[in-house]
Amino acid sequence: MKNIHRLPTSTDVARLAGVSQSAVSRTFSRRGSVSEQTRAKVVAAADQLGYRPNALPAIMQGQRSQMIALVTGRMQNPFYARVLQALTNALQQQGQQVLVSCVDSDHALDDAINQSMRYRVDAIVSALAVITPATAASLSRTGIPVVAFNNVQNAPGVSSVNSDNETAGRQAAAHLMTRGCQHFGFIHGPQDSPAARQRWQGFSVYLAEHGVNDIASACGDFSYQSGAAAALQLWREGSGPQGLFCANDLMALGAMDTLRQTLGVKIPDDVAVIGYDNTDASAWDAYQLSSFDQDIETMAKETLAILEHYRSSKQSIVRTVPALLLARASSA
Amino acid sequence: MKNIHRLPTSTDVARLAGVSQSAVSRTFSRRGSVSEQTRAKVVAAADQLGYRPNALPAIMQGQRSQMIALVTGRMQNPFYARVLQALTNALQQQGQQVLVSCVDSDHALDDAINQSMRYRVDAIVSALAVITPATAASLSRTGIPVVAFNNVQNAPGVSSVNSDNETAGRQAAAHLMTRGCQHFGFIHGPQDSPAARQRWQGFSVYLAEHGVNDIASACGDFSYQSGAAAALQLWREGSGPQGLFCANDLMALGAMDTLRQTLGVKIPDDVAVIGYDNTDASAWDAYQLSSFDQDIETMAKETLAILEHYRSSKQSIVRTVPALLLARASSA
DNA sequence: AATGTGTGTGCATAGCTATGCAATTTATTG
DNA sequence: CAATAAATTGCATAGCTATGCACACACATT
Repeated sequence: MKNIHRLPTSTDVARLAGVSQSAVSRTFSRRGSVSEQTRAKVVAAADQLGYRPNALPAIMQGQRSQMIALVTGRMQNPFYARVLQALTNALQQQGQQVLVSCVDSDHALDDAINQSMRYRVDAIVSALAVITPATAASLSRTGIPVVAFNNVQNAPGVSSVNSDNETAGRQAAAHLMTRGCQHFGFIHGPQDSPAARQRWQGFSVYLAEHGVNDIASACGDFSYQSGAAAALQLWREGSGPQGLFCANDLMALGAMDTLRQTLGVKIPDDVAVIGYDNTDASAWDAYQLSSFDQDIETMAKETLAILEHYRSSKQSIVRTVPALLLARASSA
Repeated sequence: MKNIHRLPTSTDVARLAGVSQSAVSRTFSRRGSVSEQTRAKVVAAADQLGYRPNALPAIMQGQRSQMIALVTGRMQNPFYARVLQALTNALQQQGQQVLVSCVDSDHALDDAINQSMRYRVDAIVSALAVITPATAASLSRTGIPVVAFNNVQNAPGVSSVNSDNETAGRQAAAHLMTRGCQHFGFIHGPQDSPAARQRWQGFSVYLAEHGVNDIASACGDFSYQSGAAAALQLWREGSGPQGLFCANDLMALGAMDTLRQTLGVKIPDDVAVIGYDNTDASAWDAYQLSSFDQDIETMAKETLAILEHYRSSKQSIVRTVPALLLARASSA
């Protein structure tokens, strides 16, 4: 009774209702049987006291906590925001809670994971680039499922869900070729993004297969500004490519703005542009950016399925979801 | 020993290290004293077993859980994304965890709060419009602090942090008047957003004080599409206003696109536009939208300060943070 | 020597709920 | 009505860590 402001407990409710604590427990957990009469008394007492069931003791007894740790990047990137939205929705529909960490560096990631583990989360979903091999190893020993969202992971015991980046890259190339482009450009994502590399892989290999070996490219970091800078660099010397594929939408939008406003390049007349992610802004009138839509809702559902499956099989799974090219005016 | 896959406990570590469980606890909680020697043995044993401290028992004993429930809206709105980012950052710096719920309806909000309470969160932060009076009452009885972020709440026991919407509205009006505008327009936010109403309040009152009583207005719901639709409506009859203030950026961007692309209206020559939130996209070359920057980082810090203060005083607090007008090309 | 001061250590327990088990009541059936 | 089945109820306990308490030991101070 140290804590004067403690919440009412099931025992408090039981006392007030004149029943046993077990009855209260069974009333709220809906397991076992309670007579209508008892249930009514319990509910009345609980209402009166403002009783809130306490999930913690059950977790301590080894039940699932129904909490998932979600580690993600900076929310400036609308892609992460959508991922968070989709996963949170899907999880909450199942009555699961989401413990979120927004993280910059690898170090912070390890830290975030360790913190989350203290609360005995059921699983960890990472929408970030890297899980240290050391972290992966230490995690897999705990038997906690880990899913890398939108990032290929070959760490043992780590599952992953990805859009089919490579195929999309090939499609982008094909689409641009069909439009008659002869010279091509690509704006890379950050070094440590396997997803961006796969997009490049598909794009460049397809072009090579069709006789194009010289692709102008510049590096970005997935931000609008970096896309703008990359465009400047690509067009600095000569007329620039006629077909430009960007590793994500935000960079594509930056590039488009710079091309039109600063360099006076016409889109799609002078250059066709394709992005990746189908950000909301891509559909805006000012851009009409062709883009690959990652079906994030499906990917979220796949993630849950993997978690469910892992519980019984203890086997990690890699799943790929196709991305759909939405051709808009920027490549018409 | 039912649960074969249970995580190692402090007792396991103690046994392996040949010390008492208390020693393990003291090693990791850094309270009480442990000799260098003992600590070393404990750490070694913990490493070997992959021990992770368990936060739950301490919470059950009445310690703070260090978890905050954050209830927020759909992440399509970049404003919510930024709020989540800022709050998560600020909290994590203090070693606090964030339990997130994304929510649509009021009903879902009550539900999300109840779910979070089961985990004994220390506080609830809502970035959403409405907390039912009933919910507020029931919460205030628990003694759990509730902070409404970016929403005025007069529910008893509910604190709030807001940007100074009304002053900003007045500034917007003044800014547009200075530019020589004679006719004014406003795009409203959704009905249930007190913040949007305050912006309108400041805007319209200032104009009235200066002899302008006829303001063209249309209603939106904070989305890009609704902004576009509102612009169409405003310009349907006649030439439209010369100064347009929008309750948020997303609607302003939609309006700008429709004005330029569909209606052939020049910005800022024919109409000056101002938004609210200073979304990333507002700074993009294609828009250069003048906007009020809500200092979300400061608001996040204020939120934490309120929580801290509430713990001792049990008094709810209302705090207002000024918003800064960033004048860009859209109103130059 | 005696007293005080500090540091390290272990024991035992509180905190709250779910659940197996046994006891009791109620319903069903022949 | 008897007998069996089913439903309801309460008791007691596990689950894991932090912490008050007591004890042991090492010094330092008088």
